[in-house]
Amino acid sequence: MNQSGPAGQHTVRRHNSALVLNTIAAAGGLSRASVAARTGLTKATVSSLVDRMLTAGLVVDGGPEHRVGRGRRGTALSLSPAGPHGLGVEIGVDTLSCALVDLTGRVRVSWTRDVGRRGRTVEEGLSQVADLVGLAREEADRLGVSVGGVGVAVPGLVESSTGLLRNAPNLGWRDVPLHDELRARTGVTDRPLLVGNEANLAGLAELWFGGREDRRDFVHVSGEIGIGAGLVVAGELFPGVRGFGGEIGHLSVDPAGPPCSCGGRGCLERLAGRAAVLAAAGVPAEAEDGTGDGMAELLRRLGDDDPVALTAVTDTGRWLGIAMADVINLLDIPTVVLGGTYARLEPWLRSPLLAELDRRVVSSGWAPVAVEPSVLGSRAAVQGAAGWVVRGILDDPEPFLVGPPT
Amino acid sequence: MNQSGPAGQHTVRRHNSALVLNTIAAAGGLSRASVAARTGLTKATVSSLVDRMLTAGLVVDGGPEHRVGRGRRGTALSLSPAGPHGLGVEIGVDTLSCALVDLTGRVRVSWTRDVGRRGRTVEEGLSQVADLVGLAREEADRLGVSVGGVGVAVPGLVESSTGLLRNAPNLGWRDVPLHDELRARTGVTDRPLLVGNEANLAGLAELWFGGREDRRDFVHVSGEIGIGAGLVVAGELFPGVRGFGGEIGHLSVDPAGPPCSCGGRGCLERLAGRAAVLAAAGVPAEAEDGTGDGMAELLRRLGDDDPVALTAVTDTGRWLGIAMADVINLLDIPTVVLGGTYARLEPWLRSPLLAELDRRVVSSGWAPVAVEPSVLGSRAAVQGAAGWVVRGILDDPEPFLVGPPT
DNA sequence: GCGTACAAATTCAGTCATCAAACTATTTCG
DNA sequence: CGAAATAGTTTGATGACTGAATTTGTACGC
Repeated sequence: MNQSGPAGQHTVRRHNSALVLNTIAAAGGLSRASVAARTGLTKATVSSLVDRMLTAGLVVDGGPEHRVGRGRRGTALSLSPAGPHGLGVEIGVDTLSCALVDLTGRVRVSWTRDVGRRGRTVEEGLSQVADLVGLAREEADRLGVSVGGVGVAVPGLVESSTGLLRNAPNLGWRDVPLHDELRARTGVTDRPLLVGNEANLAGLAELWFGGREDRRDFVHVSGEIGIGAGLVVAGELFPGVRGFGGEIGHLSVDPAGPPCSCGGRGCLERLAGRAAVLAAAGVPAEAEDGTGDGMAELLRRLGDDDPVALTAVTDTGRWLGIAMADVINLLDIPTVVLGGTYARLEPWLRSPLLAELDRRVVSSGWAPVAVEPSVLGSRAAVQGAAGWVVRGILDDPEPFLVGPPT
Repeated sequence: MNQSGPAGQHTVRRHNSALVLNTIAAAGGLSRASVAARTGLTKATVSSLVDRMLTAGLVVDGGPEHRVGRGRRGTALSLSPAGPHGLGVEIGVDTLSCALVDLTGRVRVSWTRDVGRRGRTVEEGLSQVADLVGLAREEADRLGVSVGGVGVAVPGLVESSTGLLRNAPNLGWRDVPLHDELRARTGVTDRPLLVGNEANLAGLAELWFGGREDRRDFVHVSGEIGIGAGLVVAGELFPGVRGFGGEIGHLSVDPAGPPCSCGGRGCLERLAGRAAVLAAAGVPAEAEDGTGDGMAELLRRLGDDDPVALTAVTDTGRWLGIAMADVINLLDIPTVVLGGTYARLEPWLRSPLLAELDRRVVSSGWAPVAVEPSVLGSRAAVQGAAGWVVRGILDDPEPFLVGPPT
């Protein structure tokens, strides 16, 4: 109850608007009456709130509900696919991706642009992103939908309060004021522009679009070039104090292990990162420009039961297990979702990982841990970025409901 | 914004009552006008809210404010020392402690009872606790104050949703329904009865009573017989999904290290726990009944610059550093507070700990980490338990404000 | 085929907490 | 001693929810 400002009737409205909209989002095709029953609000109140959402175009009237039994049929309400869209952008190491997502979470358009080699300058990168956002907005115009905000995913540490990118080793960027720069360059000033860590957003994508409405607590591990994680607790991301949470890449799993570029020793990334796994499996190094696909080669060898590859991946599972056991002991999160590269390796990682977890997690005796592969592919982070914007609208629709008080 | 029930005027009242009360709590001796200015509410609203708190006895009118300059003087409002008290209980390994704390956080009465040897049965323990609560309530009657609730601290894993003690290795208790048992045995049925982990509550005590109003994010490490932690983020405890958060005792700091009773290897507790430190320092083992004071002996040797003791404590600092680096990388919490036993060792632990942190924390370059000793002594957990109740009252005073609407 | 039971949705008066502004009370300064 | 400044109270208006009554629409039974 600290520093949260005074409340008034408008606060109540905001809260209830979000409540109603989320209820409709969670179960599409509800009638006003069912919404009232589920939320605990009166039918009268729900009607009043829904009316404003209809006129604002957030919700559509889907005609009479299909229901058996007698009595008048309700009108099925659902989120409007023509409502404001979320625009997600992902700044990858050698690609830029982009997606337009509607309120229901469906990806309307998405595209990826190869921007070539690593090591491009900050200036180049920023203007490329701005161009892409411009194109996406034109596309939105063509589709006749508005852009409700922009979410940007970056492979680096982003200070949540300022939108400052502190450090992105794989991009070679440091201390870039991403939020402010992109606001200026894209001209998006009247809608939210959110900047976040790629791994965190991938975790959120898994929560929102991964079809796991039941699981609201998990660690999503995304192994791309680095290793990151999204900590999802009670259906929300745990971002850490300043937004640097979930940096599991440099958890120390073997204090006496090989030195890591971060200065520590035996970091998870050094032992179980993509490069380490490929090297241990004897797969030739990938080209610097990302052309060689070592992962495909590794999967092929695993399929052939190559003993060196199998050992390498088993070891990886063990290292991951040690790190995840720490996470679970510390945060008490019972489920591990393997995303990114690890999703494809899940069949081989699963068993050594679980063995390590069973051994090390204090609560495993009465609260078994689960390991699952992610269902989203490489687009998880973009989707998460776009979904972030959409989520923002659902969680506070009031700015869009400019309609008359009554 | 999920599952949070409908809001109405009463919600607004609740919120604003808490806001006003917390404002008064944060800076005692405020006038209604200053409260209005700080909260953003109108003077009229504040007056209305404060009136009810005065009649309920949560707040007292301290007479005219002492202020220079012209204009009428306000009346100084502060939390009432005669208002409802929080009753805290700590179930220790061989002691039971108890404290009555008023709304301002002052400990009115506190006492500790030696209940002898380890290994007493659950039945004995529960009835001892019930007795103690009974005595404390009599004492409260004698003081003429009411008990607003009971908080219980236990050295074990407590499931927050049910108040079930899953496992307390040092007590030898497993699966004890503490909340339900204590409700039945103490007859406290109309007020909250909260059960929580000792280390978590010690962390909260540090937050509320440690005089660190500025620091609202830290990890409080309490090394008693086991090692636990309280993760405080944004002024709130992060309890984990089911309440088992902060179990750092079995973080793996050396996967190839000595086997631990938990089944893992190289756990922090095994390497840096009280027993391990004393053994490494060459201090004779403490008696099973806790009579020998190995820690005093260790401090003596450290004072004499005993090289074996110094090495042992330096190593401990390193192990702690490895574990804390993991915590910081994962949760992005910039401050480590050393509590319990470690507080006394802080002068010797500090430097190796910081060195390890600087090396391993990804964000240490631009966001330096801090290490501080706890200011609370061994009573931290009891105070936290009692403070938990008090905090509950401040954060939702409405149940106490039964007064008329106007 | 028609009336009745039933459910959805709307309407309208009532309640309640906040706000804004006017008003009273108290203190200082010139 | 009066003007200015600050604290606190009173009063009427606003807005959002509730609850009950009303209207609208659908299905079942006779």
